[in-house]
Amino acid sequence: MNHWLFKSEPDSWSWEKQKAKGAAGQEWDGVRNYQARNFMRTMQVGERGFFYHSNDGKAVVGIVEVSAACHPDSTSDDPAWECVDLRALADMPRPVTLDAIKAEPACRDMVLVKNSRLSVQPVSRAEFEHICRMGGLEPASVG
DNA sequence: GCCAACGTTGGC
DNA sequence: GCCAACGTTGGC
Repeated sequence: MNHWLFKSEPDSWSWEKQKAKGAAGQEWDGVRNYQARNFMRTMQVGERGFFYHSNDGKAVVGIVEVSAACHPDSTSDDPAWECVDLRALADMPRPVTLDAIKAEPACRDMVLVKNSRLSVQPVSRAEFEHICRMGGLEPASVG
């Protein structure tokens, strides 16, 4: 079971919108980066990840679950672009800000910190659990 | 709004 | 296959 982080600008696709989709989930479309796509290709249904607000927000705001495996991105004519579907699973009781993550030695090596531009990225189990706790979630309840 | 970091494109 | 030019992302 791998863990992930999905970035979105709240102006274009917010956590509120994601939650509004409910159990039906939503295609994580629009990714036009090979590294990010390659990570999505390896994802399995049921894997969990963070929903991160970039730019305006800069915080992990919720937990999502992969609800459909990688498939062609319906918003692209180019078959090279694929994506998974995600559904909202839980709110972060307290959003975990980028500042807080950067200040945390256990999160020093996160891709979020080291390569701020990658929009879909892996998160280690230890990092996942750590950030859950920082946000007021028991990892076992969402991991 | 600026700009550093990074990815992609295209000429050679 | 190299690399300069360009476009985009996202933190600040």
